[in-house]
Amino acid sequence: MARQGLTHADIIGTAIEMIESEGLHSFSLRELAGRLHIKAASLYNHIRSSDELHTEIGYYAISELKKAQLAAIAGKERSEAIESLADAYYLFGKERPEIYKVILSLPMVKNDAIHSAGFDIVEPIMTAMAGYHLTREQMMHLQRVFRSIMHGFISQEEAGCFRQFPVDVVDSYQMAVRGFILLLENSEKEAQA
Amino acid sequence: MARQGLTHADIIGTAIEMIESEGLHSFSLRELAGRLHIKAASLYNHIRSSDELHTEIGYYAISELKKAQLAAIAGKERSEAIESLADAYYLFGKERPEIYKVILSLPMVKNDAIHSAGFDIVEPIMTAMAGYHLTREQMMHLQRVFRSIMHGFISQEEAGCFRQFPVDVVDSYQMAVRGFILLLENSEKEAQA
DNA sequence: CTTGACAAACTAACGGCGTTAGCATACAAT
DNA sequence: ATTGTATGCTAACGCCGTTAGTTTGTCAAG
Repeated sequence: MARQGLTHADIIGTAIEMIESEGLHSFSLRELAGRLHIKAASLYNHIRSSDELHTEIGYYAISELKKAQLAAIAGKERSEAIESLADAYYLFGKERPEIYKVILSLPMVKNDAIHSAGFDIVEPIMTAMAGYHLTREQMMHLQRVFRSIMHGFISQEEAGCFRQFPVDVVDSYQMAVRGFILLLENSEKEAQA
Repeated sequence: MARQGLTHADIIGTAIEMIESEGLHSFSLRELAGRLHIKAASLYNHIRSSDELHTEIGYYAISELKKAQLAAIAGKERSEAIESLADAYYLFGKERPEIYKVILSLPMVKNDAIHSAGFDIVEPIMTAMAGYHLTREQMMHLQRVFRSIMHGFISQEEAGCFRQFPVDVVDSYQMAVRGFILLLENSEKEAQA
């Protein structure tokens, strides 16, 4: 009724706040509507569907992650760049776990505008590896390996899968990053041969 | 009405079939009930809740994965054991993606009987690494690194995150495994020093 | 063979979800 | 002042998991 100036941006902004504070799995359109002092059906004047809203939040998350990563690697090279990149990734997953989960739930099947989002994810990694003497093909593979390590580590720690042993999780993380750097150096040698 | 001899095992068996063929996200108690020629409410004579059913299916999935892994590493050592272990893991995730997802959705928070499930996941990895001369602490870390790589790779490939470049995903996978083996060898050297 | 108990099915309902259709109203442009 | 559109509303549909209360089939004890 009261006709507030509800922007599309307001809505996804509020949704992001709610997901970050209350958790992704407890988020619903009805609660979002309530927070905006609106009925759920009225949301459909601003969004097309729940899926589309999720996708948009996913894009936001990816751009945030990319921003943090690019800032982290600025002016750095080789192992220092990789370590900073990994740290930024790790920190993002740890500090904003619910938003990070939204990225994962993005249905990559829809090849619409998601190609550019894919590029956003890849770009900082490629930049960080630029200091190594690698072939283009090696970089394409190594980029996947890096993402596997990072995503695997973050999501398993978040899920509580790393509680089995009394050893520091951060130490494990550093070992994982060291492993990737070893692989980088090894690949470099192969490229030169 | 017709009073069939519905076992608890029948029910989770049917649920597993449905999840494997129709997908995890489209699975519902009502559909499961329909497949069993039962009303949804009647399911509660056999299960306590949807969550409990999911958890049980998760246990099944973990035991299946463990079985495949132990068979894969039998009689093998060092890098050969690691490669076979990884292959078994990779194959499982690729051939039974929906069941694999159930493992991920297991709420590890509940420290009930899930500790033993955690052990089931870790055991084959520890066995496969036994041929390397590592300290117990190193193995605890390296086990996490291995799981990160494998899980990260499988879940991202499944999600369609690896379509960006025209390079073979299997080649990327092999590079990831090679990276882990490099880390193993490197850790071994450090342990001896 | 009857009876009684228990397991396993049923119906009905609740509150939640996303979503659609149709209606009312406030605001902006003519 | 009138009109059109954007944005709100209510009501409803069909899903979902879940609970309460009821009927009924089966099987063992009397």
